[in-house]
Amino acid sequence: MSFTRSEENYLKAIYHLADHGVSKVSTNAIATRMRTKASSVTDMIKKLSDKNLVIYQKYQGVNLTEVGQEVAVKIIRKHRLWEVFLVEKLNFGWDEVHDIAEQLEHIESEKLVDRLDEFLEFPSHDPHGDPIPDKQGEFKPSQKVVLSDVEPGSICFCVGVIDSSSKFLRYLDKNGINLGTQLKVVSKEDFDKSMKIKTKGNTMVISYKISNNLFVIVN
Amino acid sequence: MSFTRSEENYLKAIYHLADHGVSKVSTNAIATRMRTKASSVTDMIKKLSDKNLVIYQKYQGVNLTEVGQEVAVKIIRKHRLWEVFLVEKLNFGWDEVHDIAEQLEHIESEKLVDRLDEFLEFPSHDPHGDPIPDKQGEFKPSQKVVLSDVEPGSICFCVGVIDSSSKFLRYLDKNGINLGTQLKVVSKEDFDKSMKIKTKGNTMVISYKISNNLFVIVN
DNA sequence: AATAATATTTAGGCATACCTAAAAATATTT
DNA sequence: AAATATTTTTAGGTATGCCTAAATATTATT
Ligand SMILES: [Mn+2]
Ligand SMILES: [Mn+2]
Ligand SMILES: [Mn+2]
Ligand SMILES: [Mn+2]
Repeated sequence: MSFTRSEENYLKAIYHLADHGVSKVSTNAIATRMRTKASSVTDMIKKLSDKNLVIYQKYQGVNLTEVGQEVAVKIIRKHRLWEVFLVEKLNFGWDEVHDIAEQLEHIESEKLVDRLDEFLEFPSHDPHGDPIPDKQGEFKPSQKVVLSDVEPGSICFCVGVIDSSSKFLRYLDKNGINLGTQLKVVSKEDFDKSMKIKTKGNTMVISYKISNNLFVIVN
Repeated sequence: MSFTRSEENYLKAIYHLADHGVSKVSTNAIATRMRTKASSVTDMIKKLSDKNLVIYQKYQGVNLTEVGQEVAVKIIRKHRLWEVFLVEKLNFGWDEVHDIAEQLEHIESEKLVDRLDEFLEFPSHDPHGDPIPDKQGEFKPSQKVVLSDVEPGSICFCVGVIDSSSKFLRYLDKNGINLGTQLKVVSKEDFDKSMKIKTKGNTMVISYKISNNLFVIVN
């Protein structure tokens, strides 16, 4: 079984939206995530349903089948392994690798994936702290934590945001916090959970609303 | 400027068929090489012509323009760099890498290509002895030579054939010569240019017709 | 130079993967 | 429970990249 690039991208999107297959994924949610129109999603969903990759009832959204899930996990494995390769071997910044991995994840060759995995010494997580499924599709837990959970004294670096509104992103930018920025948690205020952090050459206090919207990996 | 996978494959095929842009490439030649139909080639040729990548006169075949040539060379550069990566870093046999490189050559990212080049320490030739154009598109001479030109005493290994008829391939197979086979040239007979060669555990005499149809790289 | 053979193009279709606009179903207000 | 708003599907259309069959141009043969 082999799938088109588009089919693979849909399966991956549905996988990410499904959050462990609990709830059904709506047409609109997929359309938004993939930056296409709902009608295009309906078209593709029908095709995926015919191929038994999703379970679909008109107007009720979709869920991945077992097979659909396996396909999605394989793509994610490839995506994250290539990200590790780009960062570890080719010295890319880990904020530059996503778009390239988005292409590389569709290269078809099981042997290539396995050899790459070996070459990279079987990494458990990608540069963004996300777990890399092994050949059997098993995941380790994520390495990402929310900054508000980090203990004072710890050094960590920023790998992602929860709220990705441009307001929040502008706030971060203004304060010199970017993906990749290293931070030291100096102290936490019990009363309002505000946090004193130290970046390269700058110390500042951030509110809980901020620290609770930032993903970091603790060093 | 960015091109579809199909456009890129056509440009590469025309480049290889054009042999330094001397003669015009016929529709049928392209169709055969790409395993499609002549009518499909005509369709694509028109599109490439509209984009000024080829010069086309109805019924007269095509040639690449300067721009078309540049695009083709970039694809070839990527193809061959990835082949080196697969063989040198991932321990693929150099007879297994072509199909994977055929996919990888279409990954779009100039930075990726340059970093890969650097990571591989700027290789001048791919595993098949074919030269890898540098960033400026300049080629070194090929490393491939015809076996019949190899001096007695030299050790070389087989990287390709000129005549690829199944008759010839069956002959080679029967005599234990495959892509990758290492050979030592024991002696050459002046009279009929026949050659005594030694493979791993086998010594045999081959005619000039054979040795003149085998590409090798001398060690 | 006419005829036959071959090569190439055109015409008309098909599948994929998108799109817009309209219709239908579902969800939310009142 | 209606009315309204939102979501989803359907209908019909476009571009790409293929295909077969038929028409046309070029080349080789007589
Ligand atoms: Mn993708
Ligand atoms: Mn990642
Ligand atoms: Mn290709
Ligand atoms: Mn090669």
